Amino acid sequence: MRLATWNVNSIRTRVDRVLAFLEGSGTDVLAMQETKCRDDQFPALAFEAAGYEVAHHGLSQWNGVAVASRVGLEEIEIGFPGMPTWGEPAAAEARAIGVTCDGVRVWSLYVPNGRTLEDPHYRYKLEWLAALRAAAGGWLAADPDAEVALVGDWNIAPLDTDVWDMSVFEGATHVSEPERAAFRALEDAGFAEVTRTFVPQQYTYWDYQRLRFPRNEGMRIDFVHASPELAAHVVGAAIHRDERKGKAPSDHVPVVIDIE
DNA sequence: ATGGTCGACATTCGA
Repeated sequence: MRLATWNVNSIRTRVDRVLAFLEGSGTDVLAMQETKCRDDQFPALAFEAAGYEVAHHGLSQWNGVAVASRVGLEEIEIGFPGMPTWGEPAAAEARAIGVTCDGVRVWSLYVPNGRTLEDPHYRYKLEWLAALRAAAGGWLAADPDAEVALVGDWNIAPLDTDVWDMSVFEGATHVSEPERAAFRALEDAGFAEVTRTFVPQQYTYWDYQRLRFPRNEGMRIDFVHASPELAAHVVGAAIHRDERKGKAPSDHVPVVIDIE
C-alpha cells in the first residue's frame, strides 16, 4: 500500500492537482489537511469518479481533514478521545479524522500552529499534542500489534536541520524545545517517525512569502509516525518536492510511505 | 536597497 499525507491548503482550489497527484504517484490512501471547507463543500464526486472513497471533516473555512482511499475506508472517527477544544465558546476543531484502510488505522492530523510562544494557541498546541500521545498510547496498549499511522502537518520542525536558518526562528514556534519534546513523546508511546531514515534531508513546506521556495528556505514539518507493527512493514518513503512547482501549488508537498 | 503570498470571506484573519 502506498500512503501519503498532504496539507493541500484548500481542496476546492487544489482538487485538480490532488487528483493528478493521486493518478501520477500510485497513491492508494491520501490523508489531507487544511481542506478549508465544510463537508457539503468538499468535492467528493471528483474523488469518487477517480476511484477513491473519501471521509472528510470540516466545520468552516478553517482547518478541515480528510482521507481518500481506493483500498477500503471503514470505521470513520471524528477527533480523538480527549482532544482539546479551542475558542469561545470552547469547541472541538476539525483537526483529526481516523479511518481504517486495508487494515491500517490512518489518522489525518492538523496540529495547531501555536502562532507565538506567548499566544494561548501555543499552550493549546502543546495540550493537543499531549492528548494525542495519551490517546495513541492507549490504542497501542489495547492492541500492541495494531497497524496505526499518525500522519499530517505537525507544525513542528524536530531538528535544527529541518529549517533553513535557525537564527530566523529564535523565539519562534515550531522549533521550541517543548514542541520538540511533544513530538519525541510519540516515541515513548511506541511510535516511530518512518520517513527520515529514507529521506534524511528534505523540506516539506515553503512559505508563499519572500520567495521561500526559489531560495529553498523551507521547513520539514510533515511527518508519519508508525506503530511498531506498521513501522516493521514500511519499505520506503518519498517527499514530492516537485509538487511545490507549477501553477497554484499548495505551500506543502506530499509525504509518501510504502507499506509492504 | 530589499521586498517580493495565498485562500476564504468579507473588506480581515490565519498561516
